[in-house]
Amino acid sequence: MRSKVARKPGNTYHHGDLRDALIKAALHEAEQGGAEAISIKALAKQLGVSQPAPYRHFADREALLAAVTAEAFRQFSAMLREAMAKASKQSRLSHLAQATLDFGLRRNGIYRLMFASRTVSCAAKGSELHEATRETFELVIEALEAPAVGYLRERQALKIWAALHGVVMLAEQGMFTGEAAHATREELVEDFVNETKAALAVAIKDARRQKKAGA
Amino acid sequence: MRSKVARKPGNTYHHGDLRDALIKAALHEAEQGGAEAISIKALAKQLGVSQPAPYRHFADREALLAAVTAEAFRQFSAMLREAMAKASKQSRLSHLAQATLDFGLRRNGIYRLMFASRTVSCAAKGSELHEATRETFELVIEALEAPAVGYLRERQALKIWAALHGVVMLAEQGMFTGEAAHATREELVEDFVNETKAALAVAIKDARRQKKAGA
DNA sequence: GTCGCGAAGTTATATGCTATTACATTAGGG
DNA sequence: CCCTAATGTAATAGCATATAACTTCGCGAC
Repeated sequence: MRSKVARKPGNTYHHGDLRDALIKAALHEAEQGGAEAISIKALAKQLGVSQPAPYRHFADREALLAAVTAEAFRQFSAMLREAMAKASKQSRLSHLAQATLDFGLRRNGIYRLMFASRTVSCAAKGSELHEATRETFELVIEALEAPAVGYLRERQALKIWAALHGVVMLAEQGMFTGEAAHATREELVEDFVNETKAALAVAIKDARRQKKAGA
Repeated sequence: MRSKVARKPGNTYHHGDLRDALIKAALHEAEQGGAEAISIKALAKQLGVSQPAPYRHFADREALLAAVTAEAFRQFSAMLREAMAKASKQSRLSHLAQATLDFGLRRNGIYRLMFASRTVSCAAKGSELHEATRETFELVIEALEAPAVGYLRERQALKIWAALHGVVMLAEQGMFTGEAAHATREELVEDFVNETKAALAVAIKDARRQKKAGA
């Protein structure tokens, strides 16, 4: 019963890449079931190593979860960048928004790991995870495609970001299914996107006017 | 070591109200730590009964979590109603919004149990929990204080509800702390409230105009 | 009143996961 | 070439969920 993932050939004792394999496998487990679905023991068995082997690479389960969450953020950011880069009639913000919704629903277990677990909310200020959330937020600001206008640009980023997370949450609760669904998730997201654009346009216009008056 | 909560006096064998006591104690445990903080064994010890005693009232841990979540929804709804009923210059929607934010942050473990756990998202369509989420949403619609205008009222309710959840989530991630905080949580919430009111006012005006034109 | 049945609680135990300790194997630099 | 650090294993402790078999108590039928 050898491991399915690549092992150093001709060596049954040392795995060769256990740390990485653990993160990848854990991500896969978490995809549907979230953090609860991640079991050190099960992962070890799946990768064909003994139960304590993972502890050579992670101090405890929390440490593994943190690493998995960090990897999840990397994948998420990559996906957002890719979506934003996709040439289309739609705006970058619209692409980012729909991509966020897609990720939040299709990989909801991982999404919860990233945005609704204690792992993240307990992350220290300078920690890897806290930085990851900041970096992702930078992407949102970038997607606005707006010049800095006082604190208003960041504020609009916060608002659209919050709204998107909320839509994912409600969707996961089944608020968009059944006869009582008064809008699709995508419609709501596009609404928020358009409101953000409108608010930004106003803010930019105001800033220009003030500049003119000042000059 | 007797239980802290009321037990039938003069009876050390039968607790008398174990089911309820378990839910209350579990809620207390979940307040900070979320679902993970709920341990059947620990609860039993805390209430002065044997470990298997809780299984007389709940088939398994999941069943306890479901009951706890349902009770959480009752408390949440009660809190929202209370907040909305509070006489003030502010609108009912504003009160509901700030109360939601407050609940989401102060009792975040419970909040996650309600809005970000598998317990709820896996709840069947007609289940107690699914109904609870619907009922809470009815409160949001009520808070809008707007007449039915096609599907737009429900849509606005969905939007403000999503936005509020998103703000709680971002707040929990620490997005409103530090030097990079470009708005307070309360400001953002009030923004969303005002946008909702504005959108509703427009919708109502449009509906009146259409009615006039049709008559 | 008391008999007995069912609800609720107890002890004992099986199973699964986390985590540690002590030991084994391998790779690779000095 | 050897020895050391990295990595893996076996054995085991500790805790949590869950089940089985036995015990206690309240309460309604008679």
